[in-house]
Amino acid sequence: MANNTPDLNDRSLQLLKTLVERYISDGQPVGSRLLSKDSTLNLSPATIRNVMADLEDLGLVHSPHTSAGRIPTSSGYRLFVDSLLTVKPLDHQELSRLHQNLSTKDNDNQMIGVASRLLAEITQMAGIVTIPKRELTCLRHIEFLPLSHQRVLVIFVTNEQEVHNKVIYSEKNLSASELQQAGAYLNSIYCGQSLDAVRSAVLKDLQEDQVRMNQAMLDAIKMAQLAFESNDNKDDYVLTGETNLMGFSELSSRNHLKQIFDAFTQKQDIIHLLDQSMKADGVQIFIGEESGYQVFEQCSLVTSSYSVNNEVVGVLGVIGPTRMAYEKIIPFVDVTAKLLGAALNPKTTTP
Amino acid sequence: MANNTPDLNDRSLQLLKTLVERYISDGQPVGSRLLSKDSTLNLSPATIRNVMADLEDLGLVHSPHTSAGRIPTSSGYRLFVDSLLTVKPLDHQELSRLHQNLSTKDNDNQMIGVASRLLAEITQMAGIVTIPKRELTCLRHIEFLPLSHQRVLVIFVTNEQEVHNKVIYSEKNLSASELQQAGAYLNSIYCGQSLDAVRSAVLKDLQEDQVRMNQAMLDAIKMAQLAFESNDNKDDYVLTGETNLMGFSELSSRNHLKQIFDAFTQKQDIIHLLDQSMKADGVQIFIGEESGYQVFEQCSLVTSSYSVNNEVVGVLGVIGPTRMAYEKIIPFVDVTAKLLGAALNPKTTTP
DNA sequence: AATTAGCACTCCATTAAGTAGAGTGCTAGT
DNA sequence: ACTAGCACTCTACTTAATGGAGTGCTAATT
Repeated sequence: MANNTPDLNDRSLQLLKTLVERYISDGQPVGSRLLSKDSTLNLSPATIRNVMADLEDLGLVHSPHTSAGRIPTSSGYRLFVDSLLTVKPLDHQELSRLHQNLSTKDNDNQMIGVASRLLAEITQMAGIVTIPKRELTCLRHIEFLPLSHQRVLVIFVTNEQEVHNKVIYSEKNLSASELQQAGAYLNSIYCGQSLDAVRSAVLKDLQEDQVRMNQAMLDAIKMAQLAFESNDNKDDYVLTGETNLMGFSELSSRNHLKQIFDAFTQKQDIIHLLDQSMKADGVQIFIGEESGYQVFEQCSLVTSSYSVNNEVVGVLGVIGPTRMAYEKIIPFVDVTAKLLGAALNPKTTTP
Repeated sequence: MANNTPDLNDRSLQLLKTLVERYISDGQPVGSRLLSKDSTLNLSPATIRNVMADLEDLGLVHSPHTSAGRIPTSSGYRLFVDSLLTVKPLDHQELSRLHQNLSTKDNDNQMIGVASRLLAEITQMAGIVTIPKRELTCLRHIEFLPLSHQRVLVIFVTNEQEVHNKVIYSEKNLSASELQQAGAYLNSIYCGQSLDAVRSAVLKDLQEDQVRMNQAMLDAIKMAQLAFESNDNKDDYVLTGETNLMGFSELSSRNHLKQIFDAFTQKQDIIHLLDQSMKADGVQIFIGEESGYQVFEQCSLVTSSYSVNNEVVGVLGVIGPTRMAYEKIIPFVDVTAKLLGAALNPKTTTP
């Protein structure tokens, strides 16, 4: 639609803005008298009531009952964050805390945890950070160990110090020393490449170069294929501060809270939601029912993808009630994403 | 004290038993009239009131207010589970479900998860299983990889397929091939032994046999010491079904629930509690404040240690409100512990 | 001496009614 | 176009009334 804000003049927008700000800070429906005093425009409550009626017709605010003030609807919040919001610069203390905690180039996995905790603690809501995508990681070492019955334990190390392991079923019954040789061979040819590079190289080698290889090499490469084939996208995230959500009266009904927590343990819905932010660059916001999940009708999700080497590798954000301090949360999530991206060890450089 | 049940004749005990049973099933304070009808002894409500007054003096029951019935105190529950309880045999369906899910000799870690989920689902409370103690595990393979600045990544495999990793700081700057040799050497002498055996062997070797070893061997053993030294008892557990606890009205107050969930993420208190059960054999029960933690004042914890090869390696159990169906939960936890112990792969056998 | 019936009493839970406050919508006046 | 004023609505809170459940005590019964 070309113009979805038909009769919205500056004044109405200004009023909507103060209304939302007021509601966010107080949590109480905002009445016309209060709004009249709060706004810089000198208007009488009566006039404001007229404006409110218009805003209500447009579905931007709504009244819980006849004699209560107005509260923003999801569309109201949406308009607010899209066009009215004046973002607050980050608190100095918080900023330095972020810098301090997200600068030490430590273990990547620890870093993810730290980021999640920071998000949760500073916002006093739930913090979430996805594990960085593995495709962009660099293979450092691979090794096979025999288990019983042709099962083989694959261990491989990526980046600085991330260890992955997986059980595969090999075609042949290979001895420990044969497996060791296979590992050594694979290390010699694939080490230092990114995982997806390895994957495609393996495929290519299998298709084209079989003639040039001896049997042992072939076995090794077949095993490599097995090891890396399943797009083992064990999508996962680190969630902290869930319990902070118990403090919000808007997510009150016991049952509702249970549903939210169940969604956290199910993971799939959350993952799906986060995946959407993966595509976009910068901060993205889901307000209330916008998420598409009934469980999160009363929640908002502020996310940002984070990148390493200009390549989006994951998403991070906070989950809280729709009534949250967007003007602070948005820049905060933004900065955290950037700092985390910078703090994570670059992946595709060969040592 | 020699006799802590002074005026407790059979009749009082019988009444206490029916009272507790009734309260467990109904969740309502039990009055004298109801108790009179419920018990097999044919007594009038008035008589029962007298008995109740006695039980109250002994601190076994208590009345929430003047005109309510009685509910058991923690001591009441304690006496009940210790001497009055008639355990129910396990439901057939549940039993077969347990057998089915805990028989496949799969990955140990998966098994732990399955056990935890079973505990939670069948009891409709929270299920908890500690990760088996590592001391009793058998070293299968060890390997070192160089990182930057004398940091070394240690990877070691225990049992069938459990991979552990850890970063240590070596004294010397060793090359990749030196590290590889060290790994090979350690594998040759320690492989197949249990971890604590390795630990003590390392210590002994360092103290006594230095003369007989060359420098490379010494380096290797020093690294082994670093790798295994910290009694890296990363005590941990798998907790599932926490959200089930949200259903219980007795754990109502929002704040209270938050504290419980926080305790779950803190982990340390829980670990400490579980550790106590580690010492005892068989089922152990903490009722209400007996746990010693204020958070769990309204909760009971039914646990049992589980053993592999007659050696206690972990603890499992359920957490729920004090008002739980002990007569079913106790045998259920017991059986689950035994089945899990049996299902876990025996550790100390060398392949 | 143990048990029981009876009765006064206490406390809770629920309903009903009343009141004050906040805020609206509408209309008429500026 | 804005505002003052007024009737109206709805909530939140208080108070009172009622019924029910259960107790503790006392006196009667076995």
